[in-house]
Amino acid sequence: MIDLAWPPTIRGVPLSGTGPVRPLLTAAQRRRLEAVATRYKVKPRSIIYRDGEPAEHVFINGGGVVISYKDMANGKRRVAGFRFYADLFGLAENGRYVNTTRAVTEVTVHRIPVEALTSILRQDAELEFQFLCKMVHELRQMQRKSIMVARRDAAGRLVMFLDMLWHPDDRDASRGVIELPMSRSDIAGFLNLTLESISRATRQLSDAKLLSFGRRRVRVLDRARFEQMVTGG
Amino acid sequence: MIDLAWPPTIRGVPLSGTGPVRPLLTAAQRRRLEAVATRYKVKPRSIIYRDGEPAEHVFINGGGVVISYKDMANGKRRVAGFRFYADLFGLAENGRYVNTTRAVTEVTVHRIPVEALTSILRQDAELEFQFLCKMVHELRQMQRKSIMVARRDAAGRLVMFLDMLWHPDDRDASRGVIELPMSRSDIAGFLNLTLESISRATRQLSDAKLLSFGRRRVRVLDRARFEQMVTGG
DNA sequence: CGTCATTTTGAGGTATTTCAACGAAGGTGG
DNA sequence: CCACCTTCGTTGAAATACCTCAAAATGACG
Repeated sequence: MIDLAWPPTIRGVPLSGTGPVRPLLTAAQRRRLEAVATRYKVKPRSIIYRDGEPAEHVFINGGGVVISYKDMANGKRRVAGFRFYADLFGLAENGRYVNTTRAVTEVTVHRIPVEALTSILRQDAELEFQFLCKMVHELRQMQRKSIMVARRDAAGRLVMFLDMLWHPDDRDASRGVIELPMSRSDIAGFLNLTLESISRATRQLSDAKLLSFGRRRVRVLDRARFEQMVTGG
Repeated sequence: MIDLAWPPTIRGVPLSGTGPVRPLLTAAQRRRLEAVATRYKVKPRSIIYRDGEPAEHVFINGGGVVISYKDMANGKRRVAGFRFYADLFGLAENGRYVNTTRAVTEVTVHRIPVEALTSILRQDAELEFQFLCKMVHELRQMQRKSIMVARRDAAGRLVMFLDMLWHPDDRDASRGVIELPMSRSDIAGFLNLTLESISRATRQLSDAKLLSFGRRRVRVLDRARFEQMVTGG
């Protein structure tokens, strides 16, 4: 089922961040989208599309984690971001994808031809409004990333990243456990740090008894100091 | 006159970056916006709104340069960005402005109550589409900033910044002259560098005979190497 | 022409990056 | 089920680049 929900903390109309809550699509809108969408599963590690390819489709993440990145000329990999459930991806510039996207976990994607989508959007102001909300959400995410990468200390960046992954829903239920589906290299690429710096930062945070790192998950040991470190920078 | 034009390089529908060009608002849309908008001039250095204030209006830059920033607890100033002609600003989170905006030059602004705007948007899918385009444009700008700030060398960041300010229209007409309405401190804040680093970077680029810096303008001396330095990072 | 803000320049400190090597984990095939 | 191999992650030491602190010089403005 196609969904375009977004985190409750930023629910509301796109411009002000307040107003009527419109979390989901109506049945009619969903029908219309699903009529033109192809739904399929993607195995972990497989590429969904590559940068430079003609952007003929837009994708909606129907479950799982997707990484969006681009390999630079100097061999480094710049990670643009991660796409989670209900996230939109596949926006292009000059008709071509700017990034490569790869499934981190198993992913369910809805693939929609851009032609069909834009035609639907022009007919349905309400649905268009959902996309506007999505864009504003994306914009805020990017601003957050800007702030994150602006920090000088590796540990600070890592902590902000973990906080970003700490979905509000899980915050209480999981009692301080954050899932980390992506590799350290992926995190490093996203935070604009080296793999080594990430490793040293994790050690530093472990030694400080702030977090305890597992292979693919993190446990927050000292929530107060954690929160403080997230903001304090 | 209220306008929502955006640079020709990214004209087109928001999702793909191709398709019919819709650069301006129709007369009817402009009328409707102007009916609820207040137009006024702002003197250089004056604050348009402060962070934390209730976000009751959205602004459209009708001419001039606006800086959007936030003073942090540690005394540093984080510059979110600069708003130029036809740019939208005043987006909020939780009903409050996240940044402070100040006029760098004399600025003409259109102030629109969010309530009125959202109500208009819901009735006019075409106008809403313009806003969607704007948001996608903003998103790309943010991505560009991410790439800029991700570079390790101060000179590289500065060069990318200058390239960003080098509006395509002027590119040939001005024969390599880039206007710099903002101060070095503002640039430093935007690029996440210190004022001193900016100064040293300008010197380095001058010595390399790549650029020649004036008080409030820059001349590109070696366009080939300049372009190379913009991309090559 | 004097005052204030902005910008430049210098020297030293500190963080990440680099380069190199080791250790651990996961997947594949026999 | 184990061995092998590839990928991923850890650790160490030196280099690089920006930051910090301090002071002088330049430019704007009344």
